[in-house]
This record gives sequence, C-alpha cells and structure tokens, in this order.
Amino acid sequence: MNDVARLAGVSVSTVSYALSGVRPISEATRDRVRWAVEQLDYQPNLMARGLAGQRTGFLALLLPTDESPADPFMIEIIVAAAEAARERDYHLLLWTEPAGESAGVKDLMRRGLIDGALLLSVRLREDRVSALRKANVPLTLIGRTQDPVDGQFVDSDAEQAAELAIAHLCELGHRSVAYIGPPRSAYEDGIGIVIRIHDSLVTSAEQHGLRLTSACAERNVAASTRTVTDLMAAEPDVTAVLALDDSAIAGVLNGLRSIHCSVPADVSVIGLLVSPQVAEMAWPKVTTVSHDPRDLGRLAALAMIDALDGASAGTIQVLLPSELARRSTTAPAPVGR
Amino acid sequence: MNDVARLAGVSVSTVSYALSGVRPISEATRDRVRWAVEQLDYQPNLMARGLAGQRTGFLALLLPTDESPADPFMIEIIVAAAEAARERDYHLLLWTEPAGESAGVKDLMRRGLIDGALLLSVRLREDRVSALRKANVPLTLIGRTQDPVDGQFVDSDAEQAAELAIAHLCELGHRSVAYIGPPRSAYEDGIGIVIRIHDSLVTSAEQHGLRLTSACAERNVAASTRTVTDLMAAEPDVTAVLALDDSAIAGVLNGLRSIHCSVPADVSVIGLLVSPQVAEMAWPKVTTVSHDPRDLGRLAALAMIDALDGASAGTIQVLLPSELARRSTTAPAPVGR
DNA sequence: TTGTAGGCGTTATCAT
DNA sequence: ATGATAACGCCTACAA
Repeated sequence: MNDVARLAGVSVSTVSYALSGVRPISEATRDRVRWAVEQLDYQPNLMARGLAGQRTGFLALLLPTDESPADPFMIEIIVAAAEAARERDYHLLLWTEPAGESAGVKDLMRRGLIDGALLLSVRLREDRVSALRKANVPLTLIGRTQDPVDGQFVDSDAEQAAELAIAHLCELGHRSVAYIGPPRSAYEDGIGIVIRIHDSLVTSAEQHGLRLTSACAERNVAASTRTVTDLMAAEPDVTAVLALDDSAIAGVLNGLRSIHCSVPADVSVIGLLVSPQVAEMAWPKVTTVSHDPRDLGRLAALAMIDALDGASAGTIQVLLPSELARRSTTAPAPVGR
Repeated sequence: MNDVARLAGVSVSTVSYALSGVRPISEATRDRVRWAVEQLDYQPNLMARGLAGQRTGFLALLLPTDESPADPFMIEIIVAAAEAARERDYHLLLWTEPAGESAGVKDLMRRGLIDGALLLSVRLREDRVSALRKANVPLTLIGRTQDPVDGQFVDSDAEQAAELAIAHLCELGHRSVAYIGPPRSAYEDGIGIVIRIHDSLVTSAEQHGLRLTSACAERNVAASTRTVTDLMAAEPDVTAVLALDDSAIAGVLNGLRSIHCSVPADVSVIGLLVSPQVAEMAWPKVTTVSHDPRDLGRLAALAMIDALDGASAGTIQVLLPSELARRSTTAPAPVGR
C-alpha cells in the first residue's frame, strides 16, 4: 500500500480511504489511486486489515459433528453460504463441534478471528445460542429456536410447507395419508424444523379433514423401506405418503415397489424439504414441496453480513416459503379403494 | 498479552517465547506465565500473529463448483480435513471456484490470507496445479495428476483397489463381470481416480482371465438403473457388477431388482470407493472395496501442515490402500449359467 | 535466561 | 479533500 501511495503521489491514508470509500475523495485522486493499484496489481493484506480495523472478514459456520453426516440438502446450504460470503468479501470457516457445544466458536471470537457465526441444525432449545450471545458473538441461525423473538434467523416455513402439501393431496382426492418422519431421536433432540413440520402436518390434516398417520424411520434405506411397508400393511386405506428429508426418499419408493404399490397410480409420494438434486435423482422423480436449499445458506450469510456492516434495518428474520414441484410421484387418489 | 506480561512480571517477549517455546525459558518464568495466562484466560489474537509471523494459520480447500454437488464421500473428506486442521491450530476455509480456475486462491495467498491450499477432484492434467505452483502457493492434492513426481498428494490406490475387487470376484468363481463407471464426461475431464480405476480394472481382469464389460452412467438413479439393465440384457453371462462412487449404488441395485436378478444369489455387486455411510444405507448392504474417506482429508491436511511447519522429511506422497468390506451383495457365482 | 525496540500493513484519529 | 501518525497485538532480531 506504501508502494501504491508513492506511485500515485498521495499518502497511504488517502489510498486507504480511496479504496474503502469511507470519506470523500476527489475524482482525480481516486483515479490516480485506482491506476496505481492496477499497475502494481495491489491486493490489501487481510491480516493487517483485520488487526487494525473492526472486521476480520471471517464467518464461522458451526456444523454439529455427532449427527448423521450432512446430506445433499445441507451441503448445498453450506456451499451457498460460502459463495454468498465471498461475494461480499467475507470468508467462511468450516467449524465442527459436538451438537451442544460452542466453546470453540467463542474462542474464535476472542482470538479476534471471526466477526460472527452461522448456526446449523438449530434445536428448539439451544444452549449454543444463549452461550454465544452471552459471549457477544453475532449470530444468525439457519433454523429457529422455540421462541426466536430477538435473534436473526433464516428458516423454512414449516407451516406453509405442510399446508401446501396437505392441500395438494386433498385436491387430488386423497383422504388418508401417511407421514414418514426422521428418527425419534430427532424429535427428542428438539430439532426445530422436524417438530414444526410434524405439528403443522397434524394441524393442516385436521383442518382438511384428512386422516394422518405418522411414523419414524432411521436415516437409511432398509429402515425407511421397512417402515413404509409396515405402515401400508397396518393402514391399507393410505393412498399417499409424505416423507421428510433426502434420507427417506429412496426407502419409501423402494418399499412401495416391494409390496407392488405402483407410484403414483396406487400411492402418491411427496418429499418435504428435499433437495432438487435428490428429487431428480430418484426414480420416478419425486414431487416435492420444498425450496432451494441454497437460499437458506445464502440468505443467512447475507443477513449476517448486513448486520455486521450495519446495512440492515434491524433484526433479519426470514421464513422461506416452499413451492410445489410436480414431478412424477403424485396423481389423483385411486377410485374404489 | 500486555496484561499477561504485567501480571507475570515479565516482558511481552518473554510471554511470547514462553508460549511459542522458540527459545529456552526457565521453568519458574514459564510457570508464572502459564499461571497468568490461566488467570486472564488469555487467547492470542490470530490476526496479529498472522501479520507479524510467517504463518496465518489458514488453509483453503478448493472445491470445484461446476461438478455434480458433493456426495457423502467428499463431504467426509472435507469435514475430516477441517477437523485435522483444527487439531493443529489451523483453520480451513471453504473456497469454491469453477473447475479449471484458481485465480481466487492465488489472490487469497497474495492477500496474505492463507498458508497453502488443498485441491479436490484432481484431474490428470491440471492447469490449477501449475498455476498455483507458479504463484508459490503450497499445495497438497487430494488425488493425483498424471505424473505427480514433485508435488504432495494423498490419493486412493486405484490399482490396489481394482486388483482387490477383481481378485475377490475371481475367487468367488465369477468369470464375466461388468463395470458401471461414472459419466463419460468424467473421463473426458480427465479426473484422475476415474481413469486410473478403469485402467486398473482392465489390467487386473486381463491378468485374472476375467471378461470385463464397461459402461458409463450419469449420476442419477434412472440412468444407472437403465445402464445396468441394458448391460445385463446385452451380456447375459455377467454374474457380477462393479460400481464406482456413491452415486451408482442405488441405481444398480434397483436395476437388478427390476429384472428379477437376485442380489447376491444371481449377481454379485461390489462398490468401489463408496463411503461406508452409503454402503450401509443401501439395501441390501453393499460389499465394498474402499477405505475411510476421512483418511483422505485428514492426511492431506496433516501433510500440508507438516510441510508448512517444516516438520516433514520432504515431499509427502501417500497412496491409501482399500480394504474389502464384505457385506451382503457378494456370493459365489451361480453354477450352471 | 531475559528485556528492548522495530516492524508487519492496515485503519482511525487528528490536524491542516 | 488530504496528510501525518498513532494504534492494532504479536514476532523476532539485537542487546544485555
């Protein structure tokens, strides 16, 4: 930067201001600085900037390790967050830590490394959130706590998604539907989206006068296969199956095939919050009620950055609506059953 | 650190040396410093350290964006790299960039942000490698270029894996086997592991007197399903199928089921370099010739760090051997076919 | 074995 | 609108 200043014939502070735009600089000077920067192919040193300024340009993405490894939906969230951060000249640090803990992130903050943190897999009751708040770590949640009045978050709108899915099945004439949810442990852990989706499905089904049967399945093909076959045996009236997550899709389709239920002629299937990638990869391609997972990561990163840069008008709280993507697994309910 | 020095009654440099251990410090002083650090719960500022010292403590993990999004095998590599880095007080930056490019990483280096970079999805002929070398970016590849004489890498031992798989099938009495590889584009792009696995399979099959038929399938269930059914129709003698990658597994099992081939009674299936997670999730559970994907990420990060810290005796080049994990998809070849 | 002081490359505070 | 200069917090010769 010294070199740039010398070449442009101005002082270092002028260069700094010309680049950051924090104080008015004359056109002429600015152009000379720009030219010198160009000439020397100058790139500011980020460590020095971090030391001297108030922002380091780093965000931590806190990824719980003891859960089932990330599925495609999550990957897309993460990568999108990294890309959004980059657009705004921030950098994303991948930080793994056991589900309940956050001491590591707190240390990152105290060591002057990060400006804030993004939290994944948010539970309804979060020790991490209060702990990090207390440590003055700016936070944006991907997901929500039970009562997220005061913090920033970006989350899927569970109620809207549930209502959309149930309404669609209702229109198609289905009267009895099943829901294959995640393992019981996800409920016990209090994962927000899991509980909200379930509750919302129950509510929507009631309002539409639909019969809803819920079941849990571990996140593997064998388990969801077995769960769906058991369920169809116990509830022969069921003509549609809702499944949450990337993980259940393969098993559900598999199970239905194995008991000679044709999809969608005999039974319709809807994937909730399933990544397009997985929906398109399955066979037949799965109709989903979902949104682009990338929006979750992208908006969370941008919300964090806006808050840090003081560009936002207050706390950002976003609920992403889902859309119905009709693919090949939904059809009118079979008649005469 | 000033506070620590004052509290311990020594100078800042003594504190610095006591913590880094770069020069001899008396037991007594060291203890006092340690105590003071403890008292104040002091954590060094990493930006200042990065500015003053020669290392920043950051590594970039370069992730090509325009390929199919990361599968579980890759995720585990990435997370393992992040965790290994952390153990050594380094931090992993997630850096996405289109497949051929590396200008962004070069800039990271020039901006004094990173100490080195980890490269994923390495092709046999790599523009990125030579470009980054020229820019003096320390590199460790996860994968190999065609002729990786001088650089650091950690890669799967393709020849050993191929030989192991072929030998196993041979022992089980199979005489004609099929290989469902990745899309043709992966070959055209020159992805190292893809080409090495294919070539090695051909070689091993020849040596064992096995007939090998190869096919390519796009990375989705429908494509691999169709590919395997077509292939079985064209080559009725085939009694075993090898599949590379997480992506092909579901389709292969699906396809065989759809043409009423029982696995493993009629046809055996082996997954090559498939993550344990996917192998266990499938149904039936897939026999694999693979290794822990985490080793790839972990060793790459450690190799990089050792090189940076000068702890390594020269260039690190690792080929990870695979192991046969017998699950439920391999059995002796059916007799009388 | 320990202390002193200069420098790393920015940003921020005073002046002008 | 611009310049000089002091932090920022640590590392590392150099001196003692």
